[in-house]
Amino acid sequence: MAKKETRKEELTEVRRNQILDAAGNVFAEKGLQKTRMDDIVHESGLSKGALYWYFKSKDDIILAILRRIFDGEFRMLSDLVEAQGTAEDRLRKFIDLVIRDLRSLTSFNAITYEFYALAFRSKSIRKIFRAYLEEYLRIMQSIIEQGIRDGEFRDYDSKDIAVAIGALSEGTLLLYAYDPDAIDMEQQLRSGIEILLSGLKKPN
Amino acid sequence: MAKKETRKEELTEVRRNQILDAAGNVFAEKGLQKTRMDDIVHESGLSKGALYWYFKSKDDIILAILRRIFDGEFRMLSDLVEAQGTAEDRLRKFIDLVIRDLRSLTSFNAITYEFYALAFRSKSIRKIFRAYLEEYLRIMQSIIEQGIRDGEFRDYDSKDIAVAIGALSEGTLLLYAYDPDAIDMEQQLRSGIEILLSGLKKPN
DNA sequence: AGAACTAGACTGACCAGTCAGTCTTTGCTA
DNA sequence: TAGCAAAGACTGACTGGTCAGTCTAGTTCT
Repeated sequence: MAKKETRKEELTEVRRNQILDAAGNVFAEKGLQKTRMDDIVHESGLSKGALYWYFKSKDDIILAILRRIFDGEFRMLSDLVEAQGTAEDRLRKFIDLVIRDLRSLTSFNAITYEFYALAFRSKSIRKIFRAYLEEYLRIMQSIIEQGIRDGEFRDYDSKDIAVAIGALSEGTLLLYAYDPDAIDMEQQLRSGIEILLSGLKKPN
Repeated sequence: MAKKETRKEELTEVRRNQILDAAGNVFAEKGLQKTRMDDIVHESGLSKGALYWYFKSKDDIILAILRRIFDGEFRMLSDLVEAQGTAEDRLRKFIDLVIRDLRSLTSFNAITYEFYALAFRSKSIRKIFRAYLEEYLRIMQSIIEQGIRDGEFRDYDSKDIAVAIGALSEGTLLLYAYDPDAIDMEQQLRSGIEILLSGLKKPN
């Protein structure tokens, strides 16, 4: 009995992933807007009926994809929590994590801003973004505060710094997105954090 | 003869502006995607035929609106060129200009990311964005170089700094856009530039 | 048997853009 | 300068294509 349930749940899981993988590919290639349900049907190797058996709408699929992406982002944040060392080390570590993360998401670069645009129209998407921002700020502020407490950093407002670092990362990604030839994203992220750090650190 | 031509051209100008104003309002309210041509027709007080007399498509209208917005942005950059003072003063002035500019564009906040998303699908939109980025970098780098030359700033790479400042501004706007309650944009822009400046300036 | 699932043809709302025709202004001719 | 034709400006009902989502008739598994 339990076994049957498990097998059923497993299949459900497999099918949902199969659909989300397919949708991810097609979205990354054509954009959210231009992707037709039939494209996802085709790419997934299933039928339209099956798609609507597992997801109730296109928006539902988009939301599930976004949740998947943000699962990765939250995992990145928890890696940051676990990172050891001085506050300075941990901020550099954050940039390393961002770079690693962006590399794994390159295919989604082109639809990032479609997601942002959707956030303005969809409460549930906005909720995900805000939860992430909140968690990010919480963790980053605690790192900054560690640095201030240990006498490493000047006594700036920790939220200001946390927002600045987040803005720097997001902004670099944005500039890179619209002109990848003009912007070397990795190098730029690293030099950006160095400049911030040299303003942040206490002169000694 | 010349007069006749002038009157005709004036009418064209008036009508195109009438349509763009209407489109701007409706776009700001409903988003680019959700706005119907009939909405613009209604808001403008003209007919559908008239719209298509002056613009060849919805995309054409969107492009014209974007050009209008970027005209303002380029004007902001030329104000920056004319700003006097030390490099430090001029960087603060840049932030003031950004703030002023954003205030005048608040109604477009919600569609900014629709424009970004479009830039991935439209070559002409991408071209506008890139031209702006290029001009921004040119001007910002010249300010940074002034600061380095005058012994005000440390000898960082001027492009790195210019990109970092641009990223900081864009990124702050992005974070603000998705959670205006969590982010005080103006204060954040100002404190962001102060941190960068303190890393940028030569000690003592 | 019947629940879970699949197939894909079909429906209907939607909407950018068109078009055939009307009104208005201008330029020209007798 | 009245009268007229052509060009230019404008109208809105209509079209044609698109596409998310539905439905019915199955099939497979237990």
